[in-house]
Amino acid sequence: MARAIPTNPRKSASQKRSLATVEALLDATARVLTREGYDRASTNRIAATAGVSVGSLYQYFPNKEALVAALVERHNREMLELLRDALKEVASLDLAAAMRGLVRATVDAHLVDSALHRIFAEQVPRMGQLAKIEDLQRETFLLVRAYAEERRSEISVRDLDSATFICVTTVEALTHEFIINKPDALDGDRDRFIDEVTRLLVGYLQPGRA
Amino acid sequence: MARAIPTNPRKSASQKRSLATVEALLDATARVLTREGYDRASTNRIAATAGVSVGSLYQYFPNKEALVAALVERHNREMLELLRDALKEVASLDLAAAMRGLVRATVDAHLVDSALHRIFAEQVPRMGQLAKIEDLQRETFLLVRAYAEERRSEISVRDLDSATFICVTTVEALTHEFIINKPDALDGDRDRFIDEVTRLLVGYLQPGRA
DNA sequence: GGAATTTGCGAGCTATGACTCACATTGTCT
DNA sequence: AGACAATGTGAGTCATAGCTCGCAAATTCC
Repeated sequence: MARAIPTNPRKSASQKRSLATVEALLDATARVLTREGYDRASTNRIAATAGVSVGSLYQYFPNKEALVAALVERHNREMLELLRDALKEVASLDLAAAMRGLVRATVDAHLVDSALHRIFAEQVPRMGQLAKIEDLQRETFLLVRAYAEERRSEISVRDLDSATFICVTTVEALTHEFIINKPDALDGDRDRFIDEVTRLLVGYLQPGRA
Repeated sequence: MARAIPTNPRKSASQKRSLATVEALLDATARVLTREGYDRASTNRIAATAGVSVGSLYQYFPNKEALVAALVERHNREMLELLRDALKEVASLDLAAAMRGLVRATVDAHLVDSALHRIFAEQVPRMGQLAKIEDLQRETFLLVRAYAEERRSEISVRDLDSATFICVTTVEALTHEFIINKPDALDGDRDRFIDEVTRLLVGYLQPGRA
């Protein structure tokens, strides 16, 4: 199917109309992905949905991969923004309350466009440019790692890197499952979920303060 | 690319040669998947690698999806076997030691064929028959849920379903990241990883016993 | 107003890969 | 040995989807 070995961007040129075209393409990509799934999401279908021709699509994105990658980037940016805000709001609280706030923010982030998020997780191959799907985790790690440094005195785990890795991976995975595959046990009970995860974290970071 | 709307199996007929053919096809599928990735893994390539003709492939598997699904099933079976064994061996230990044993078993399970496991996680779309990739989680939940029931008195979390969900999801995600994306923090330090995860679990299930 | 440039169009070219089918080989049973 | 079934073969068919290219419309500039 693919003939050329893809390369870098193409026209980043963007005046008035073209910006709208790019937006329309990204929005259409999101819609087609969630409605049809990754492999049914052909560039022709996406262009049609955007009300744009295939030719225009390839004027702004060198190939399908780059198009989807751009959407991934936009989505990750939105999610990270929520986390950054939460980190600020939580700065003055005690550790348990802070953790609670961060877990809540993670849940909110996963609700931004959970259908799209699910497609990224379940169907989009993490290869080439699309490997950046996992950048979300890496960037989250960095943000939280810096935060943990500031809170060093309240955390009784020896190695901050390990502790951050464990917390970030855990909260991400639990939240993902909670939002995407709503477990019967906690169905819809968002606050109970947040409580439980917070207990898990605090019990790990501050053992003995049960 | 696909023309027909796939259906059920085909020939399950299996005498002497044919069993070997099926085995060869599954092995070849695993090798091609790990070496080339999911979308480079064409049925022609797989058949060639197996030393078999495409025609034979389609005698035993109605389509590519079914072939990969069969491989997924085999892999999940192997991993679950390790967990089942560990659950038996751990029956008489105290909860903390038991948790440690289960975490270790999870790590071992992820080492069975981690390259293949990575492909399943990162590249194989969870659709149709391939949705069974996630059966591993579901079956693990059931096994652990039953085990938790027996240990009810040692667990101070109110809702066993939630607790099981949290523990299983957490251990799976952490182990997966540890094996697949070896974090710098814990690089290669398997025992330290197991210690840390065990602390996380015990702190949650038995708060106050730090 | 006209020329140059940017943006948009979409039929069609091409590669690829899933799958078929008419035939060949091997194995089994009496 | 002969016959019938089981198993294996691989060139070829067909549908699809990524991508191009020659042209048209809209914008901008002088």
